[in-house]
Amino acid sequence: MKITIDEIARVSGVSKGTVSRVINGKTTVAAHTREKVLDVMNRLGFVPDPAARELSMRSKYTIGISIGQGDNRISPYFALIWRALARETQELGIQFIELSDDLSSYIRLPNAVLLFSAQHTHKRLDFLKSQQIPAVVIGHEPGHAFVVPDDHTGGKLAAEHLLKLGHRRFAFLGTHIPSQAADDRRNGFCETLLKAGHPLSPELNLEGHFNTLDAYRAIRKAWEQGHRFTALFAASDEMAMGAIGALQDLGVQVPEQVSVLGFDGFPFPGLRLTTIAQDIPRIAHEAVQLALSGIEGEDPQGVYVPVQLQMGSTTAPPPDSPV
Amino acid sequence: MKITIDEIARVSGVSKGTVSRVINGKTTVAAHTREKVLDVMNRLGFVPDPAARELSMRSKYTIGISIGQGDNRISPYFALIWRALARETQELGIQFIELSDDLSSYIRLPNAVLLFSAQHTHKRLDFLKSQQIPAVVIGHEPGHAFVVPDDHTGGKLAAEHLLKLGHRRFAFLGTHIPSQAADDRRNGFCETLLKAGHPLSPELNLEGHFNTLDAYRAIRKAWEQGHRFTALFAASDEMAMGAIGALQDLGVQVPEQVSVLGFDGFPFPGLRLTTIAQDIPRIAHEAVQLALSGIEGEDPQGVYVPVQLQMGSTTAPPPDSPV
DNA sequence: CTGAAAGCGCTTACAG
DNA sequence: CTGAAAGCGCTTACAG
Repeated sequence: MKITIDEIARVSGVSKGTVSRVINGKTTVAAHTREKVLDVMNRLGFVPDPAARELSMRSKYTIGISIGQGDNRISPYFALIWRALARETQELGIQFIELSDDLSSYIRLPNAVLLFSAQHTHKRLDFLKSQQIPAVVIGHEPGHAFVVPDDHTGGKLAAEHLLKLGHRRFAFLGTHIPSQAADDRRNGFCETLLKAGHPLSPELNLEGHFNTLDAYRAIRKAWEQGHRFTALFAASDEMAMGAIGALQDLGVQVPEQVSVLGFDGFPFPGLRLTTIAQDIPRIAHEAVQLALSGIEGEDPQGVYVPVQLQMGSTTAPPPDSPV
Repeated sequence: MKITIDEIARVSGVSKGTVSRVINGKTTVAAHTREKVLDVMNRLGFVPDPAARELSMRSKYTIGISIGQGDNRISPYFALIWRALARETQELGIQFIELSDDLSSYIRLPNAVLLFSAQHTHKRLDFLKSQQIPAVVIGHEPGHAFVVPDDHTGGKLAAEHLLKLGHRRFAFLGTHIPSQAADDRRNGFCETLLKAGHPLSPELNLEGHFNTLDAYRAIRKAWEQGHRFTALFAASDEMAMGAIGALQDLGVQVPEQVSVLGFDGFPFPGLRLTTIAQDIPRIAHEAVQLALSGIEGEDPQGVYVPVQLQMGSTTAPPPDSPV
């Protein structure tokens, strides 16, 4: 019914230890042996059983993810990170568990815990420190182990892209509520604009609160009040979507009249948004590595994961541009 | 480092077979033995290793989930169902795999496959049938095995709730694009209103396309055109959120002037929406059961999972009500 | 009602 | 470079 490593070993005429070695890409396998085994695996459509791998690779470690009250667990970001973490831990044979209750209510905590950076994260971090359990924050959190997309560079890339297209009048969509992500993305953006001699004017530093609806409202309101710009950088794709909706309703063409650039690079159905893409699998990978380092007693480190410009169809030269 | 079943057995002074029996709630364990073991487990904070359970319970089956092009994989619904399915299959020791490519490109398919009901699902269903692989559709799909929330009853519950509060002028937010979910929810709603003698007027059968932004626009436009209602039923929570935003912007109080009722019952941060809640874990459970039945050669069945009214703070009697 | 033992499908020292 | 064997943590007939 199900193809196992024994079957592959039998058909290939080698031991299952050898098959395991090629599965895991160990270098100590003769090239022709490797090829033969790989060939059989392909032919039979073999997929190693993750549960068995997990059990035998069992690193003895358990990593938990703590979910706070305020965590927006139905946001795309949360969902995508979650799946990436589940995949990553599975590959390493690490047990991944969800801690949805108050941390102090657990009799036994995992060997390390991950948490999303949010308003009330510090209490949990303090508690974990008191229990000597290494913590890794997903988001910028100096003084602790953390992993975060390189937001500042993302803002810079956004500015560079728009400047290069010829834009001179910009708007930004973020939030004034304390938010490292919004702040860093805005700073990277504004600093680059400033250096280029085209600073963001304060009344176009808008608030979309990381949701589509508030973004729609902010853009619509600003435009109706007479503020004009030819390029908008939104600190999330969802805000970019809201902005595009508002511009549509205002009769403004995207990207012909106004360019819109997002941040995240999530697979939104329909529209191909130009955006600064995060590398979610990499973030998950780094988070797990940091957890492992923490378990092994190493000092907490911060990791910035690179972002990159992902071209879509929502940016173009400004309307008055000779380009 | 890690508590295992052996440790529990040792401390409790029984064999690990017995510990396993209490873990799995087998009835063939003496009451005092059970208590003793349970006590030790609690005291030591024991959690059975899922990978080990999976491996030894191994039902020999693999269930795949096929992800279509059009599937909005970052929608909350998708993400929540996904996690529920992963949990469900894990508990049953079933391997759960993701089929993100075209089904025909796999050398070896799982023993059953789940898919979301969508526009272009039929090709995949036909292919699976040709391969004799049982399929289970998440959504209404007569003629195949399917599991779907009881949308029609949900619409009815919504109408009953609003009628009971005293409302007489209603609006509905769905989509005119073919959508079983929207249609059934609307039908249940409208039929109930009609029977009560307060039919939905056609110009208040609005389109929000299951997203916040279009819902906002639809409500705002309808209201600005002079259409009035005191109660709105949105076929998804996301549309309800958009509607509430629009009403806010129009200076209309929710729920004092207009009640808003959603559908889904997802944990949105912030607002406590009155809504018709789906039972996601149950949907996942039924989907897996149907897959198992299919594998065992039983005839495809359709399952309707009950929904229920979940009270929040967005519905109230209408403004002119003496209630 | 309970224990001893085999087995789930893989990985990894250990020898050679 | 490769094989034989032990082991990961659990479940479940099989005896008793």
